[in-house]
Amino acid sequence: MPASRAPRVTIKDLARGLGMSVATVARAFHPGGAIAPGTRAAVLRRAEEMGYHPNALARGMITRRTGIVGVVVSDLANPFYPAALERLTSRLQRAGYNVMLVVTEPEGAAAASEAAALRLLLSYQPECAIVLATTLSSAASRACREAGTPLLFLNRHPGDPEAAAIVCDNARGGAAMADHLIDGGATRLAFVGGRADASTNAERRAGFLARCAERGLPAPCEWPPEGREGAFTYAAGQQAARALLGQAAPPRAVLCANDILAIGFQEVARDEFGLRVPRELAIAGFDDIPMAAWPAHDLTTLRQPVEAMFDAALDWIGRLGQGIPFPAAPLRLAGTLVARGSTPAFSRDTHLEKETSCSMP
Amino acid sequence: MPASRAPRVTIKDLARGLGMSVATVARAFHPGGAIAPGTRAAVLRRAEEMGYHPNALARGMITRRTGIVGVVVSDLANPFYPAALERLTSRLQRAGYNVMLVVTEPEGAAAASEAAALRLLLSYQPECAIVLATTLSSAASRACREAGTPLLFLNRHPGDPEAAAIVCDNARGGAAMADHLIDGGATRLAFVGGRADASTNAERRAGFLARCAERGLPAPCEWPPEGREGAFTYAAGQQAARALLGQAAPPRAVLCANDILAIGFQEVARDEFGLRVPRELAIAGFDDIPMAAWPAHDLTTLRQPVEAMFDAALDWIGRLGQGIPFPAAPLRLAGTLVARGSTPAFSRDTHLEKETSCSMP
DNA sequence: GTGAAAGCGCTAACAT
DNA sequence: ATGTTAGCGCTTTCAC
Repeated sequence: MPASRAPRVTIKDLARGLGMSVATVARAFHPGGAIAPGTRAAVLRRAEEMGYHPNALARGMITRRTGIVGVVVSDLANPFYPAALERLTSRLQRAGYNVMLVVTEPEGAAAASEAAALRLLLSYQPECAIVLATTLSSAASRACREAGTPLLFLNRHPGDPEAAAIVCDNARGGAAMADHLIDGGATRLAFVGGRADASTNAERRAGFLARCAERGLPAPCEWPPEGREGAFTYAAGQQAARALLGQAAPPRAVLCANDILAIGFQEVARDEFGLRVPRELAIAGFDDIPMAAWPAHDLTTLRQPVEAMFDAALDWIGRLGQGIPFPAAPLRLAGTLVARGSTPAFSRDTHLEKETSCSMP
Repeated sequence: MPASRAPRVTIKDLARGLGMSVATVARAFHPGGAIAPGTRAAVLRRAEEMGYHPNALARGMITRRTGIVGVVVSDLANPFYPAALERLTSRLQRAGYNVMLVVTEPEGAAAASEAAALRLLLSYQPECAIVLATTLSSAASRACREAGTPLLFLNRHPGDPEAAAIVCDNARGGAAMADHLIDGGATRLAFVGGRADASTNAERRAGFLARCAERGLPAPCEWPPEGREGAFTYAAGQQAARALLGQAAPPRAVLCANDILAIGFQEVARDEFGLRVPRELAIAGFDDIPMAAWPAHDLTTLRQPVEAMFDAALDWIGRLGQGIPFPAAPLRLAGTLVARGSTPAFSRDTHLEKETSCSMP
C-alpha cells in the first residue's frame, strides 16, 4: 500500500462546502478571474477555514507553468557558491518560484549520474534550469534541449553557443587586477589558475596576461604548468605557492583565479616562506567570498556583481513566462575591485564602473 | 499567452506510435507491471526513439508519491551546511528523490516570509520536509501538520515534541571535549556559545559544563553573558575572544559551540593577544567543517556523524513510502572527537563509540 | 457572474 | 497480457 496520508482538502471539497461550482471557486484564486468581489471574499474566507491550499502539481499540469526552476550546482565546497545559491533561491522564492536543486558530482567522471539527475529534474517540467558554477555534459545539455527546457548558465558559460549565459566580465576583471598589481609596484607577476576547462579561469587569465603585455611587462609565470590539471581549491592554492615561491626569482605579485586559491596561497607564503604580505608579496583573488574580508586574510579581490547577475536572471525568467526566450548573447556584467591589505595601497579603492554589458558578434 | 514551448511527447503519442493502449505503455515503465518482456522492450525502445519521458507531475498526482523532498535551510554561511546540503541532496537524488530547496531568512524577524515559503513548498505535495540547520516558526510547523506533510529535523530539534529529529549526540560530544581539554592539563575552562535558542548550543553547553563539574573543576566562564545574544559566526568568535581573553584570569582552554566560532576565536587569540596555541591556550570547536583541517587552523573538533545521520534519514524516508511514520523519539548519533593541533596532545585520537541512540521518556 | 463539461498526462481498478 | 474506464485536482473553454 502506498503512503496513507491525511487526505488534503481539494477544490471540490471547498466548492461543496460553499454550494458553488469548482469553476467559480477556482476563479477566486486567480487575479483576473471574472468573479463577483463578494463571492471571491466568501471563497477565500471559507478556504482559510477549511484549510484549503491549491495543489501546484495539478495547476502546473494544465497551465504548463509549474513555477519550478531547476538549479544545478556542483562545487558547494567553494564558499562562493553557497552564498550565491542562498541569494538566488531567496530571490526566486520571493518571485513565486520554487527551486529544485540538483547536485552533480564535481568531477567529470560521473557524467552518467549527472544526466540521470537532470532527467529526474526535467520530469518535473521546470520552467527553466539554471546552471550555477559548473558546465554541463553535452548529454545533459541535449536532454534539456529535447525537453524544451531553457537553460541558463550563471557565472560560467559553456562552449555551447546556443546556451544563454550571465557572467561576470572576467576578462576586464583580470585586466583591472593586473593594473592594480602593477600600480602597486610589482614587475614580476604570476597567475594561479583553477580548472582549465572553466570559462571563468580562461577569461580571467586572458584579461590578466593581456594587460600585463600591454603595460610592457614580461609574461607572468603561471601555475599549473601546461598539461597539469588545476583546481579551485585551498589545497591547490597551497601547492601553487610551494611551486612558485620556491623558484629562483619568485613573483612579487600573484593573481589567483579565485579567492579560495588565493587564501591557500597566502597561507603558505606566510607560514612556509615567511613572506610578509603585501610588502614582499602581493596577493589577489577573485569573487569576494565572505572569508576574503576576514582579518586573517584581508584579501584584495574582484567582487562579482552577484546581485546584478541575479537581477538579470530573474528578469529573463520573468520574460520566459511571456513567451520571450532567453537572449542568445551572453550578458557580461562588470565586477568591482575591492582593495584590501593583501596588496599595496597605491591604487586603493579603484572601482570599475558599476555595470556594463557587451554583446557578442 | 503563456509560454509556448515545444510540446513534449506524451504517453498517448507513444501509445499511438506503437499501436498499443496507454495502459500497456504505462506498464512498461513500472517494475512490477504485468507485461510481456517483448512488449516492454519494444515500448522502451520506441520511447527512446521518440524522446518520451514520463511526466512526474502527472504521476505524482495519482500515486500521491511525488518524489519531492523539501529541504529547508537558513544558515548557508556556516560552512557546515553547504557540505551537509550537498551530501544530503546527492543521496536523496540517488534514491530517486528530488530536492526542493527552501531558504529562510536567518533572523527570526521574517517569520512571515518563512511561512509563505513553506506554503509554496507544500503546494507541491512533497513527501516530507527536512529542516536542516534551523528551527521553524510554529506557524510553519503547523502548516506542515495541517498539510499532512511529515517533518524531519536534522541536526537541531525544536521544542515541538511531535516533530521527528535526527541529531548528533551533542551532550556527549560536549562532555568528551571537556575530558579532552581537562586531560590536556587545563583547569580554567571556558565555553563560547552560539545562538541561545539552538538546541545544538544548549546541549553542547550542558554536556560540557556537567562534565567539568563531575571532574571537580570550577564552573567554566562563559560567553555570551546572560541576556546577550550569541551567534554561530566568525565575528562572534572574535568578539568572544576579546571579551574572555581580556579578563584578569583568562581561560586556558576553550570549547566553542561550533567550528566557525572557534576559528574566529583562535584568530584573535593569536593575532591580538599573541597567545600560542595550544601551549598557552587550547581551542576546540564542534562540527568538523573542512576548514577545521586547514593547517592555518588545525582545529580540534567534534565531528558530527553526518553520513550516519543521512543513512538514518534516508531509511526513515524510505519507510514513509510504506506507510510507516517517522519515529517519535529523536535519534541521537554519537560524533567523533578529532584531535588536532589546537589542543595539547595528551589524549589524542580519543574516539567516542561509533553510534548510539537514546529514546525519550 | 456562474456552471457544466472537457481534459492536462498519467495510473489503477476493472474487464477480457 | 492487454484494453477500457474512471479518475488525480485543477483550469479553461463554452453556454447560460
